[in-house]
Amino acid sequence: MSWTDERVELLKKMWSEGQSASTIAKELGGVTRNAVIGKVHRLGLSNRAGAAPAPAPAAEVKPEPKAAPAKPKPAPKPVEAKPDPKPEQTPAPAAATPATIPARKQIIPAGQPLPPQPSTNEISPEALAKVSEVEKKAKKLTLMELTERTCKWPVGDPATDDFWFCGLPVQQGKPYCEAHVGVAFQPMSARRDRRR
DNA sequence: CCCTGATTCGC
DNA sequence: GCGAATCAGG
Repeated sequence: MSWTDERVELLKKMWSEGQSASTIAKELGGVTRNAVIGKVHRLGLSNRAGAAPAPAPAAEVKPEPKAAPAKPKPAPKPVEAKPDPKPEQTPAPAAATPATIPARKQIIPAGQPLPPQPSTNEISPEALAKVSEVEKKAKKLTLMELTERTCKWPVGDPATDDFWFCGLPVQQGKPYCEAHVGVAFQPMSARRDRRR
């Protein structure tokens, strides 16, 4: 496989979305994570600046009082000196929407027996809290992206496209990550102290 | 052990 | 330019 424009685009997109090199490699197919990383570097976007971080106005500290050259892509076309009668170029407040990742829309073949969603009772509040917290960091993998070591905890409605698998690293041997193991297997009374 | 990205260097 | 091997860290 070679780095066609399309593949590079997908790479850029996913990388800026924060996807890991291995995930991107799997998505692309035909390449290893090393290849992805290597490409990322060659493209000069090793820094996850895809949808760059509008640096906090205040907290910014530039130790270099000197001019700020060496910008990767500062060169906006010199453009003619036109008062611009056109209303086209709006300031665009949030040129890049960083936070919300659109989440890949994909149709998941539903209808398979899923691990029992535990009823919201009988489970320690801490564990539940941990779960909801963890879901924010979930990798949101599709069925096909699951591996032996990715948490297979399903989230959302399988009948909807708002469905994905946790995907975080599983806890050795288990099918789920730590947080989900917590709600999946309740020892039925004792809640031992968990310590990685 | 599993994973992550970073770097090197022969091809 | 490419990416496997390797490195360094979690």
